[in-house]
Amino acid sequence: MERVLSEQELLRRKSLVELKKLGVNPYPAEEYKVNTSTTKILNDFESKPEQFKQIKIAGRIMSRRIMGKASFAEIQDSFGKIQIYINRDEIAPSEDKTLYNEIFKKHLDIGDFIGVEGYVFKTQVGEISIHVLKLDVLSKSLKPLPIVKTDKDGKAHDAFTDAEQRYRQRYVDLIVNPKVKETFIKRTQLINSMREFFNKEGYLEVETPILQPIPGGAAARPFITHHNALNTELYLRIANELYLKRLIVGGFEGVYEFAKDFRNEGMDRTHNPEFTVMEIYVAYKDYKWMMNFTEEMLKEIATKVLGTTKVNFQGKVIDFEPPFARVPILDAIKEHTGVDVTQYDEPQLREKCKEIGLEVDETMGKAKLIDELFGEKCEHHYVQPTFIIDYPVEMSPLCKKHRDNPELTERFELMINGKELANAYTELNDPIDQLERFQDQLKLSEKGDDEAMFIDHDFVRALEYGMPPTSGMGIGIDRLVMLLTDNVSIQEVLFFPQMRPEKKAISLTDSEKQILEELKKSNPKDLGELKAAVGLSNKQWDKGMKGLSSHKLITVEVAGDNKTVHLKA
RNA sequence: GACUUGUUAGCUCAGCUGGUAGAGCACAUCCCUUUUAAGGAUGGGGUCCUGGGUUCGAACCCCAGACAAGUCACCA
Repeated sequence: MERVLSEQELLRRKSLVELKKLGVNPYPAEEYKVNTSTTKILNDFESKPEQFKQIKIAGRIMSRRIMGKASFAEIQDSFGKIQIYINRDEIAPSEDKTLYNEIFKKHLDIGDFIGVEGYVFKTQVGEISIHVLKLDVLSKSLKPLPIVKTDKDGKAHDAFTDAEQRYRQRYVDLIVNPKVKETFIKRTQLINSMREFFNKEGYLEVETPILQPIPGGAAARPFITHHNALNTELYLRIANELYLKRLIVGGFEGVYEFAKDFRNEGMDRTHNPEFTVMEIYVAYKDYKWMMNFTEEMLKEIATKVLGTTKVNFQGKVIDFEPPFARVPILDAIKEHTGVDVTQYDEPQLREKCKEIGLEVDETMGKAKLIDELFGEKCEHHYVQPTFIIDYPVEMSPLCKKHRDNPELTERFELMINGKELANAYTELNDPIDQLERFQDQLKLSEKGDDEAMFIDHDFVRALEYGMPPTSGMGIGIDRLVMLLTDNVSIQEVLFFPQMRPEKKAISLTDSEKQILEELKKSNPKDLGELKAAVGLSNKQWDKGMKGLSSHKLITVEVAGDNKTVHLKA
């Protein structure tokens, strides 16, 4: 179906044609060799003006101020914006002023890519600008960009803010909202500095399968897909933990992976169906070592990305300076609810939870009750980075039992701003214990717990060959980026967050279909006859006819009093 | 999945009690050679999210739906 173009889009298409008529290729193929950038000019012009006598730069036109024979415009490259000054008689020195009067003034628009050559100077108002001597069209833009104007105080006017449009058309968001671009640059810097931190230690970055026959390593509903040649179901991974541990069995002493994981669950401000997790496993270490390692890592990342360990987040200051507090989960519960979990058996604990006002039911075991107590009553207290440690064994089927207490495990979760950021274990490497824990999970799942894990027999087999004592840690990259960039929505740190598909092409309404049916029987047809034949109400007829002509399916020919409707092929 | 709010020009938004659809920016034409959220004058631009209903008459009221945001539920 033909697209309806707006007035501005039609004008730009006309300009495109005009440019071609004037011998200008609006989409040239040749390389355009720039020799500087907007930031280089803005940073270095004052101190080394001699370096900017002959510059060549390319970018997108972001604003234009035309004043007779002279004009100002701003062009934007990947670093920022700079003003350019264009004088008619300098870019078109001969009698022929077409380049200025026609090409620049009439047929170039905001959004077009141009290349300019010239020299840098300072205007009377004191703005570093480029005095243009030569101008080339590099790419014509056919859709008008939203115009965001920034005043002297740096305040944006008419900013492009509609979340739906910003996420669906992230390319536009990136062009007009510099803060958005900054967020994504920081995201990459964060990942790079984390990677450097691991590589410096000699750990090996690896890749493990995304398509897995058994979705293991976490409790979550997976996406299911089908492999035709193998005629088997495969799952998009919900975690990569069990594969990384297989590599530790295989003899690597430190492996890590930045992994896209997939979970077929609800979406909200902190959950996207695909998200990024970094998992690392290091042999001969325990969770205490991992806490120190994690602290150091976060300190270094914050320092490299932001230049400080003190992070502003939603008006709070979060300090990544080690050491972080270490609080056993049962102590945390005691502190914030007064409930000493160790004093109660399961039914008593359930009663206690009810007293505090938690919603609990009979299917919830002790582990789940503890989880609930912590999640509802304690979690939000931990704004500054805090390791919550020593979780009950039922909650952690892949984690080694605590060296001092078999009811607990050697596990920590790193809480920041009241949310979990990282999760780590002294890994369970006893194959017999591991199989039993899997079997316990199976029992839970038979009881109807849909969070319970599958048994991965190959993983148990790997453990039977022997896995060295190992500590592993997983950290949510998207959430870390959110913290460091002061964003509360995961969509703000993903280039292309998941959205429902956009509306399909408009389908015809019933009245439009009726009119079309009649018209197909005899085409063309007199308008009055057609109306009588269809037998629609005035309103429906009017709507139907308007709809059809706007879809360009019919035309109405008027000859005096005779109106004839034509069906287009 | 439930609830709340929203959807009007390319963008940001007004639109009263149901009575001819508005502003700023952008766009077009004209004036202007160092301007800057440039300015002045004039002008064009609309599937008021979609479909139904009520009404003499719907952007507005009612019903159903789409999409989004937020809250909750579910879920690390």
